[in-house]
Amino acid sequence: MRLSRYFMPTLKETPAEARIVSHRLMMRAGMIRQASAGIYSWLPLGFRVLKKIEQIVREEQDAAGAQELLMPTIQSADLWRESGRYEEYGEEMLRIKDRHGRDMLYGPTNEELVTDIFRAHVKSYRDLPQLLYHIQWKFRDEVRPRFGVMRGREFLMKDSYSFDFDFAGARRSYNKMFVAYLRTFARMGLKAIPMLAESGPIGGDMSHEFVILAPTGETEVHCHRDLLDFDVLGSEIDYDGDLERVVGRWTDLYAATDKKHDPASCPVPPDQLVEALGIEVGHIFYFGTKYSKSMDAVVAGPNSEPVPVEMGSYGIGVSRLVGAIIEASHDEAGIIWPESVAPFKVGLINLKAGEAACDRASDEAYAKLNDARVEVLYDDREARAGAKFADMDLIGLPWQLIVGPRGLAAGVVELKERASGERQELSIDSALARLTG
RNA sequence: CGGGGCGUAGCGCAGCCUGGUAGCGCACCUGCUUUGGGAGCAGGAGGCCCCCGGUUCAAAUCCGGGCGCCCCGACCA
Repeated sequence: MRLSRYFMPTLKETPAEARIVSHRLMMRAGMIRQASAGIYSWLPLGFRVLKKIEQIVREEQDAAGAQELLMPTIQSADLWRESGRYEEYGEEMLRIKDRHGRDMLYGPTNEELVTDIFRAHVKSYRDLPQLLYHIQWKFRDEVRPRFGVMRGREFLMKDSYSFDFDFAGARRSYNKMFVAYLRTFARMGLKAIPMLAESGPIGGDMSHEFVILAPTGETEVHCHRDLLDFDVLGSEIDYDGDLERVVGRWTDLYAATDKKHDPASCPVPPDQLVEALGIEVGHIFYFGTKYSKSMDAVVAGPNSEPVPVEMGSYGIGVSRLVGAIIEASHDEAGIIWPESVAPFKVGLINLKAGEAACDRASDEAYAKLNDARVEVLYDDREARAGAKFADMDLIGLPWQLIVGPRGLAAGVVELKERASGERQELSIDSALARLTG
């Protein structure tokens, strides 16, 4: 993509309303534009990141055996009356009427809808387990939206729903999501710590919040330091095998948010305790037969007896992750994208657009990167070097390939790694080899 | 939902108290000079001053009512 033609309205000054760093940087980088309180348009650069994150979530869900479907944003109130939540949910639910005066709502979540789908089609225990998910926009009419996309009213969320015949099956489903979540966040370059969360009316240990560590996070996190070193990407996961060991490795070590942490009874010796700040980006939850009973989602067991299915739901805040990743990865100059979610891998800077040698070398590098299917944003604008460097640092692409008259005279270009700031002078060919290899 | 603040050019703001030609910086357009870390000079374009009503010869400014947005707290992916 040529920057001269790309819609990327960067700002030198910070809009007044943006208080936290991710919101400020997203506004300045031209990723989003606020439409109303807590509601945002995603401009091309921001949209690319959103899609990258969504795709990682999707791949890991699929790998865990979940199946993607898509449920609507607008739901009928009738289903919610069945579960009893239409009255229960309160002001956070955006309620609307259609032209016939029927009560509708913009879904804040999808348990009712997915349960309705399930009960209509699944009648036998032989068809279990099922693990369904979708990635869809939700709306919760927060009293006070803030922090940009981190706490919007409209937000993109991945939510999965598991259906099992018995508790043991529900636990297997839960474990699948547990591991899939670890992998999902790790692939985005995040340190995600699962924390035992309020388990609701059912009790037990099957509710975890996933908190990623970020210096500007809101939640205080206390955990054993070994949790930070665990690697979940290095080994293949057999989702049909026994996941208890993998899950146990993570849950055996102490991790608690501030609400649950009591320094007096903390089992971790001080020298092994990490105290950090974090942001909640995922939540997995087993809730048993809460909806299957109220909504009559029943399958026939081996003796034809009707059995309400055991369910769980599993959410990831996809749009929140865009902000959360920035909170976890930025510096004074701007965003530092992990390569897996970066809107482009390489920013190609032509330091002197309009000069024949620079244009020729830059155009050629651009063509070669495109041919190699490397995502590249080519700054071919006729702007000053400083402005180009500043914009490129701001939008945080992992690599900058800098082509200028000074280097070309010596037969070299510069390759700068955004994260470390390290620059190397290389021949064009070896720089390209590094980026395409 | 309690408390506070703010709506003036795309963005950041001044002007409002004390009514009288709507301003500054950045961004934008033209030209010249400049050219490896957000250039300089000159010229230019861009405003229902949030909306409605009131007071007044005259309202961005004073008064009343609405709407929007933000911040702090209680609550959430």
